[in-house]
Amino acid sequence: MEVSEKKPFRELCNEHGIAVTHQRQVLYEVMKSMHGHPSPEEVYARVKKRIPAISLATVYKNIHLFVESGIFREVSVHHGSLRVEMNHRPHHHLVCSECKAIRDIDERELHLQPKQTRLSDGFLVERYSIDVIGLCPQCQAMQSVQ
Amino acid sequence: MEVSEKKPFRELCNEHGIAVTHQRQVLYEVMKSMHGHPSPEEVYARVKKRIPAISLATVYKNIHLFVESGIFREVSVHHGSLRVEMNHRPHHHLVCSECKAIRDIDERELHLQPKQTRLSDGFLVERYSIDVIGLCPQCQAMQSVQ
DNA sequence: TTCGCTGCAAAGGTTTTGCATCGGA
DNA sequence: TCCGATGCAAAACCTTTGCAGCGAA
Repeated sequence: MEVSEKKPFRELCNEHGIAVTHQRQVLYEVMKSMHGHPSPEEVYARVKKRIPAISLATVYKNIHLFVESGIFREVSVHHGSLRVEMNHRPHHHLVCSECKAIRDIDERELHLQPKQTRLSDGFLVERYSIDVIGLCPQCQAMQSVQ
Repeated sequence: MEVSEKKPFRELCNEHGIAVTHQRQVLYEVMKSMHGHPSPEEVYARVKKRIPAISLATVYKNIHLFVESGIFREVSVHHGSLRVEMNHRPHHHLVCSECKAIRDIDERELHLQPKQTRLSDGFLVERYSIDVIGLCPQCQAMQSVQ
């Protein structure tokens, strides 16, 4: 499940049909060296130390490119605007990786029922929120057509 | 696990120490009648039909109030800005409901390993993304102090 | 040489805030 | 009456876009 193995950046770019630019290379290296869940601004601040003239727009464009290529991943598929949950029953979400549509799935239908309430590091569990990410039937049909 | 039972709105407000205003009441009723995962703009459009003079700011303020009170819930705890995942190993997230801190937890440590790849409605599973929502040790300590 | 990439600045979308006024308790 | 709630407008973010010039292939 490793997303990017130790592969030269040039090779990664060839695979995805993108040009190897200096900005892109440094951005990639800086990102690989970071930990946690940085925001584009945080990545930008780090890259600026090595390329002071780089623009935030370039950072955004390339982060998107990396995410689309599967080189990096977003922490959440729901990072857009605020959405309110109208289904008050215990359920989780089926999120289509293509069209981003969200469908609810009943908790029992997932055949997953976690029991722990306290993890080893002391974290006190209130609830689990599960996103099942994949392809909805419509997008599967689209893919087989193309 | 029902978040809001059939309880008069006035009672709900008393419990949470908030005033019962006309706007708030209509907003609540309109939201309860909606399905899916509406955005504040969508809620605003609906409420405007009954209170044409209502402002979007009021809708935002009250949605937040409802979410903080537990009357409604957000679809995702990560609705803010884009975050990039730096941990390339299979893992999930511990998200503190107080301070919003995100910590990674190894997939195996969760003792959950779903096996299905296709659900009954045809949805093709690519991966599971699990947020374990609860209180981190620091916030638990904070709560017991206050 | 060509087409994609970059930097800049401006625009766009979403959400928050300050403030005067209004209204529920 | 009083303090919280509202509406408005402006500001504050975060992100995207248009475009002229630059640079990788």
